[in-house]
Amino acid sequence: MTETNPLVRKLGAFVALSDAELAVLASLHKRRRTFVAGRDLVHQGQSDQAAYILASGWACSYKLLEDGQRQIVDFQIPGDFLGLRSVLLHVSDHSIEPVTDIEVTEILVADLLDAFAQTPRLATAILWAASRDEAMVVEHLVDIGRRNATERMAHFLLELGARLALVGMGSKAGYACLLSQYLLADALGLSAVHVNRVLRQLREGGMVTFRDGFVAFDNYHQLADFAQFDPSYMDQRGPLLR
Amino acid sequence: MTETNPLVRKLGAFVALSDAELAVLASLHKRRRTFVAGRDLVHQGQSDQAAYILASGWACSYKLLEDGQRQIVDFQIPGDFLGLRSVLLHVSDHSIEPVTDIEVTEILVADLLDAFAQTPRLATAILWAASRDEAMVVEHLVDIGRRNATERMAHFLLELGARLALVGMGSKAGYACLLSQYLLADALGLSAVHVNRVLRQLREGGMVTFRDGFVAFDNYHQLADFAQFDPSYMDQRGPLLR
DNA sequence: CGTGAGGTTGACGATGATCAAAAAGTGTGG
DNA sequence: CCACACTTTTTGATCATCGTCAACCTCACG
Repeated sequence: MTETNPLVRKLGAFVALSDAELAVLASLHKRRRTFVAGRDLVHQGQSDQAAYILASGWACSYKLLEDGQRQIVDFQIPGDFLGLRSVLLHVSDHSIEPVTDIEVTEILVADLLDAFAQTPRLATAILWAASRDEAMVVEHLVDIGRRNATERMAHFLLELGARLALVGMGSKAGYACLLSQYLLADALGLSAVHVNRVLRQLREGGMVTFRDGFVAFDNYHQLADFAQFDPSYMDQRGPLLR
Repeated sequence: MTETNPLVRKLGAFVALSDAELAVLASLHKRRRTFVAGRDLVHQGQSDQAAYILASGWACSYKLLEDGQRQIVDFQIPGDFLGLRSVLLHVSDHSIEPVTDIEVTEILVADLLDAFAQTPRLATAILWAASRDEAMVVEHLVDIGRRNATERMAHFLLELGARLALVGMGSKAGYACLLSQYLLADALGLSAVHVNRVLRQLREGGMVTFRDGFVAFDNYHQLADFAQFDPSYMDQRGPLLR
């Protein structure tokens, strides 16, 4: 029942789960494991692996094209699932790489599905969490499809800040961020060179400064306005539990 | 237990659901409703509406930016959910527009959640379906982020064809497709003018002809090769049911 | 026959990629 | 502490892709 369990904290903060349900949730966590930065946890095409909950550190999920380009789909921060979709679909459609050294707890799918049978509200909570993740990917899609490079970067930095703020790792002042410009480029569908130029623009525009592993919002309101940032899609009301 | 119910058909084809579970699933379908092309079913920001299963016709889900641009996130074809994420998250992060006149059956969330309690395997099946949808969005994201306009169009036409083939509405020869070039543009993050040019290229390259409401694959293998199309992400094995 | 929606094509320009090179940090071993 | 290799950031120059503007065509429909 430890509050230090990031999944329990995440779901528990937004879903009224009973003690019994929390106990089931906590019991899902098996082995604690660590992975070093840069070494994939999950490979595209791999099957039958476990899912994880990220306890500390950052990871990213991405897809590689045959010609070697890659697209980062999403970054995961503490409390997020890693590879849930992979296990549900039997085979992973993407790879997952730790951006920093990470700690995770393993979750066995069999246990998860058993837990659904015991506590259906938990199934709803997980479905809700998956929907939130999907909403994030959708917003990322809009970002890449319809915003220019500068707006895209601005929007991305704001979104990441909002997500980090939810787990106490950021504020409207800024946040620690160890992503390289190459990672940003792969996430935003840009070249690393252009990422650098765009960051300079935003810095010189007095909106946000990304430097030395820290994102500092110099003018949060102006930035949010510029990026047309509307955080309602990450709305934090819990699922429709009855 | 009519097989004409598209959701039952879709889930039933990949999940071993018992008669009792199928009955619960069928009982979810409430009113049958129709909507005319072009008039939104769901508006971005709207809350507390129902979810639907698409019975006939095509729809699309999209997001509007403040400056009037729009990004189509996905097209829905018969058997697909409409607005499931919207109800789980309380408030819709996107709009849904019928591309053609459509028929849907309404599903009340309360019923859906009750059904989870009765038949947890159903919850797993729905979670699996949601994961498949998410995998589709992810592939779309990669499409827009890392493929050029021509590859993007090629990939999109192939993916749509594969999805339609699953519900008996297409083959490797081609499929009926009533999407306008404007819709394609909004889906692929291109301008309508460029969509036209790209379609010409693909036609003159002898790979695919989109004309008069029909997509004809002139050389399926060459097209799939050109687009680096790997359909494994829409893999059709069912969820991990126990 | 007129109107409007969708499709087609050309000319031009802007956004962002690519190529190239240098500067600044980071970690390693001597 | 320094030399080094290596990664990451920074900047400039050039080029290609794709958007914008504009015009015209076709077709369906009233």
